[in-house]
This record gives sequence, C-alpha cells and structure tokens, in this order.
Amino acid sequence: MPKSGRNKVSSLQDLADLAGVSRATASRALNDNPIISARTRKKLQALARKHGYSINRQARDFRLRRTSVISVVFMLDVESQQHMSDPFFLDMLGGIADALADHDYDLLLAHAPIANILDVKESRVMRQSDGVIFIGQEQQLEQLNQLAEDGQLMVVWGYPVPDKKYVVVGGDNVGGGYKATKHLLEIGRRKIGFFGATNNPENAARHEGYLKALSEYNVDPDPTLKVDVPFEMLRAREAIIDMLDSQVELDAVVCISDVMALATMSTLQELGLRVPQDISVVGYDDITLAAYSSPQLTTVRQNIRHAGRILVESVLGLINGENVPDTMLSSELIIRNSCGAK
Amino acid sequence: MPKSGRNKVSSLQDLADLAGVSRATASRALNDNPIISARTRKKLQALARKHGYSINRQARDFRLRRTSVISVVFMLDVESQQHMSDPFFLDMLGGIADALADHDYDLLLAHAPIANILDVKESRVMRQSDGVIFIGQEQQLEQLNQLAEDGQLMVVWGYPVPDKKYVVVGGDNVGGGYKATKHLLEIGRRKIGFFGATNNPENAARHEGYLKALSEYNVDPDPTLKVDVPFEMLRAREAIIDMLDSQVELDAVVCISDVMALATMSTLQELGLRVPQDISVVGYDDITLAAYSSPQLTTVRQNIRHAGRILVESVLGLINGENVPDTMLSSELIIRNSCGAK
DNA sequence: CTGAAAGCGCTTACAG
DNA sequence: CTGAAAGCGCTTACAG
Repeated sequence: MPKSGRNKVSSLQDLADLAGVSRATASRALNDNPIISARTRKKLQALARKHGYSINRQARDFRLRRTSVISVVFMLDVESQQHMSDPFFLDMLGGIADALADHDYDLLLAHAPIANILDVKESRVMRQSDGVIFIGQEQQLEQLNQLAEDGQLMVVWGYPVPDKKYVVVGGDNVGGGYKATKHLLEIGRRKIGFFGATNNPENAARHEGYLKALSEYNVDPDPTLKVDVPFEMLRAREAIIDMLDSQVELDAVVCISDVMALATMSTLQELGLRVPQDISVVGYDDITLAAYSSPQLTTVRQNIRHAGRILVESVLGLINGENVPDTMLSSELIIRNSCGAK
Repeated sequence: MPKSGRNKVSSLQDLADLAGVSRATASRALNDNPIISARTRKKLQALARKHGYSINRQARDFRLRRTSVISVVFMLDVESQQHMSDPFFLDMLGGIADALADHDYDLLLAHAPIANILDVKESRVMRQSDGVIFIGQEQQLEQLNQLAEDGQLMVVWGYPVPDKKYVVVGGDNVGGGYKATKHLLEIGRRKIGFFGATNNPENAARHEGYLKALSEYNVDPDPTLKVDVPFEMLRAREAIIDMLDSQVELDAVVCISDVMALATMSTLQELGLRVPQDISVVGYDDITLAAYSSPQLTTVRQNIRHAGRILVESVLGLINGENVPDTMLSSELIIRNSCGAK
C-alpha cells in the first residue's frame, strides 16, 4: 500500500514502492548490481539520495552473516595495567581506526586486561566481529595458537615465534635493539644497561639485537646491567635506584619504550646524574613526546600508523580468504640529544 | 525435525528442539523471563551452557531495533590533528571502554577528524549506535546543538555554554585554571603566562580562572603573556621562542595541557632557562608522564577514568529516557617540582 | 505457563 | 532485466 508524499522513506520497501519496483530490484540497484539496467539503477540511487535513504547496515550485515566489525584486543600485561596508557598504543589505535574506516569497517575496542584469551572466545569480541587484531602477544602464545587453530581469523602485532599459527605484523625488533646499542657503542659507551622485561617475544628480540651489537664490539654482556623491569614506570624508577645503589658501573641504557626512557632520564636527573654527559639513554617507539623531553630523546622509530594499515589489510586479507604473509616493518634510529652524539 | 546428539547448537531453534519446547519458550527462558516456570528456565539455561550456546546478539539487537553500541567521536581540532595523540585521550577512552563493557555495550570509535559534524549525521556512527559521546566541543557548538535538536542521543565532554541543548560532562575548568594560577601567585610569581588557544569553552574557562586568580592578587593581566597557541607541540615551541625573543618578562606559565607543559619545559631548558628556578610551569590533566618529567610536573588533575564512567552513565541514562543532568567534576592541583613550591 | 505466528530490513537463488 | 518467495536468528503480542 504505497503512500506517496512526505512520508519518511525508511526501508527498501518504501523506496521500492516509491519507484514502482520490487524490493529485490531496489536492493540490487542500490548495490549497483550490473544485472539491473543502468537506467533503473540510476533512478533508484537518485531517489534514495533525494529521500535521504541508505541501506540499513545492521539488517544487511545480519542477512549476509557478517558484522563489518573488526575487534582490537590489547593484550595488556596483567601485572601492569598501566601499559595501555602508553601513547604508543593510542597512535597505533588511531592508525588502525583510520585504515578500518577506509574499508568501511568498524572498530570494536576490547580494552579490559585479559588474563586468559580463551575466556573471551565466546565473547562478543570474537563472535561479533569478522576478525580480530591482537596488540601484543605477551605470555599467551599457546592460547593465541589455540584460537588460531580453532579457525579464528586473527592477526597479531608482535614478533614471530617459531611455532606460531597466526599472522604476525611487527617491527624489526632485533634490528632496532641492534641499532640503538650500536649507536651507543660508536660514541664510546661500554657499560650499557638494558631496561625492560624480556618475557615477551618483541622485547626478547630487542635484547637479542643488543647482545649482537655488544658482541660485534667485543663487549661482554654484564648480567647485572640487565634490568627485568616491566613496562611500568614506577617500577622502572625503583629498579634504577636499586641499580645505582649497588654501585654498578653504567654509562648508557637501552630502554624498551620511550615511556620507560623518559622515566629513566627523569630518575637519573633527580639523582644528580646528567643525561647524556654521565649516562646516555635510548628509547623505543618515537612517541610524539620523545621530541619534547629534555634532553630530546634518541630513539628507535616504529612507523606506527603504517603498522596500523598493514594490520588492517592483513585481517581483511584473511577475511577474503587470501594467503596473508607476516610483515616485518623496518626500524629506524632517530638521533636526538639523549646520547651525546650531537 | 530435532536431531539429538553431537550436532552443533547454533540457534534458539536448535536448543528448543533439544529441549522439546518452542522457540518462544527457549527465548524467554534464556532471558530469564519470570513468566516461564523456574524449572523450565533452569533447564534451558543449563542446556545452553552445556552446548556452548548463547543468544546471537546481532539477531537480537536487530529484532529489538537497537545496536548495543555507543559511538565515541573525538572532535579533533582540524588544524592540529596531533591532538588525539595526547595521552589524556587514551586514558579517557580507556575509562569509557571499561564502563561500557560493564553495561554490555560496545564502543565504536570514530577517530578521523571531522570538519563538520553534520556530515556524519547519516553515517554509521550516528545511525548504527544507540548513543554518541563527543569528546570536546571545539568550535562546532551550533552543529552540536543542531544534532541534539534533531533528537540524537548524545553527551559531550567539555564545558557548558549558555545556549547548549545537550548534556555536558566536564571538569571544573574555571576552578582548575584558578587553582593553578593561585598557586603560582602564592609562591611569588607575578609575570604569569597563559599558553593555549582559548577558542573552545574548556580552555576559555581555564583562562577565566586564571584571570580570576590574578585579579584576587591585584595583578593586571598582561595580554602579551597570553599565547594563543593551539594544542600542538611544535607550535608551542615556536610561540615560546618568539615570546622570549621579544623580551617580555615571564616568571611562570600556566599551560592548557600537560603535553604542552612538557613541551614548554623542554623548550625553556633548551634555551638555557631553569625550571622552576627561572620560570615555573603548571600543566593540566595529570597524565601518567607528568610524574616522570624532570622536573616533575605540577598540574591540575582531572579524574579521567571517573569521567569516562560518568559519560557512559549519562548516555545510558538518556537511552533509558531518564532526565540526565550535566556533571561537573572537581579539579585538583597536584603539586610537584615544576613550580618551586617544594 | 506455553506455543503459533508475525515480523525486524535486508539479499539471493530461482523462475520467468 | 525483474519479481515472488524464502530466510538470516531472534522477540513478543496474542491466544489458549
């Protein structure tokens, strides 16, 4: 019973009635299906525009048994929930959000720390999205593998481990750790600390790069210079104080993140040490603030926004049934003033 | 044609068949509708658990004409897209995400800078969510009003303006600006700069608090000490340099954000000025890094995570047809070492 | 307390 | 090139 006039066009049926065609034709026309005559298509599309009608995506997605949603899960280190307030993650989230928007997907954010991923297997995050992006692997490698084996479409930001069963996108962490350390060695540092817990693949790889550089310079790694402090700042502070109290010699430190490097510099300065004159500091990530600390932080840049795009394209590839390879993004040393090279 | 045994239970119908009841009863039972006998309810719920079945939320939401999604729109200052990488926003996003999860809502993130909100009126952000949280008002007050008048359920993080037609949750910006400035006055500063663009209601209110404190101490505000630099760090740097070049006297500065304060301190130090001895600096927000700069930053704390909860409860109230009042959260001065009070 | 039926707004084989 | 019909997985008045 088509009603013409000022009535609100709020469904395909309304539009079809208005145009004097069937709902099926209207559907095909709006989807620009070439099986429909160009004339009919144009007509329906114009009519839709005129009446401010657009296809109800919820209904369409429901019908097509898809969600047009990608979940993003932050694998926070459960002990240090601060983790996610690292600006690094916001930049990454921004990159992912933008890339997703370009592909007309929505971003569902799972933020709460997840002690065991398998707990969320039946949650909305998994069931109500077409794919999942995990940020970080932390210590849940087996659980991630299990999910992947169950057929979950997923890609992980991190560093590839030998037996992984999922697609990984990540930075060249070995290279990053290597470049940072080599830089310190080149400017004459020899007592180089490594600050950050290496109980996840990314940080372990950075540490590997650190060791590689040391060995090239024939410097024996000193285990007392390795501080297994988690990603959290308060602890970093304590760890540094402990270390200096114990009279170890230290003339430089490689940090696992800029946030940790910033906390380290601040603690050192507070203790009366000068950066870089007494101790050089290198960070990791190149967050925006790194260029505005004093001294400005020398750091390893990861191209986060680009990483966001790759992550998105990788899940989308998976959804389209493509064979998606791992991606390793290069890392670049950004030399500023915290090491003394300038 | 119920098939018992190991067949996957993937719809209400499957479950109903298994239990020998109708789909309607199964639906009511799983929703714990008291009209169904307790016995039947328990039975169905147990069966669902046993077979790992849970109601398909997409179908349910579709049927109920709701989305269980709240959109979060960051009103970035279009000129300085850096804006959102301010850690403040990540903390806020985290607070919102957590509160939403508690209420079983999803968070849809609209991140791309939006030149004109009305452009997104017909977008997924608006159409495909039950309500919207806007972070910041920036210069789009009229557009926000228009949306609200069109019946969009929305709440805005910001500062209430006289003719606004939407619910506002925000900090006590006048009080915050006042406390920061008063603190500087108390420790003897008189040439107090104000750094940050005041072209949005929040910052304008902070500036108002600044003026209020000055007037209490009979200090005439000096317009050359007000730097209308946007929320972006590179520009802050230039502005400060310009200012110092022009030989104005300056012994303290109130900044619109911690990020700006950090950039300010770094620039001052680079120019050979000491903080706080030569110039005191106060920030705003109390981001995590504020406690780890050198010197540690004195700042105005906004309880961001709590703000996130209030924002969520406010939209949800709107959805439930409640009368939702504005909320103003108190601001607290956190005294550290960047002013010289200690 | 329970069930048969209608319907949310779409898409797509199938038939013409 | 177009349409009638079925159906995605639910919920809820209505009737019993």
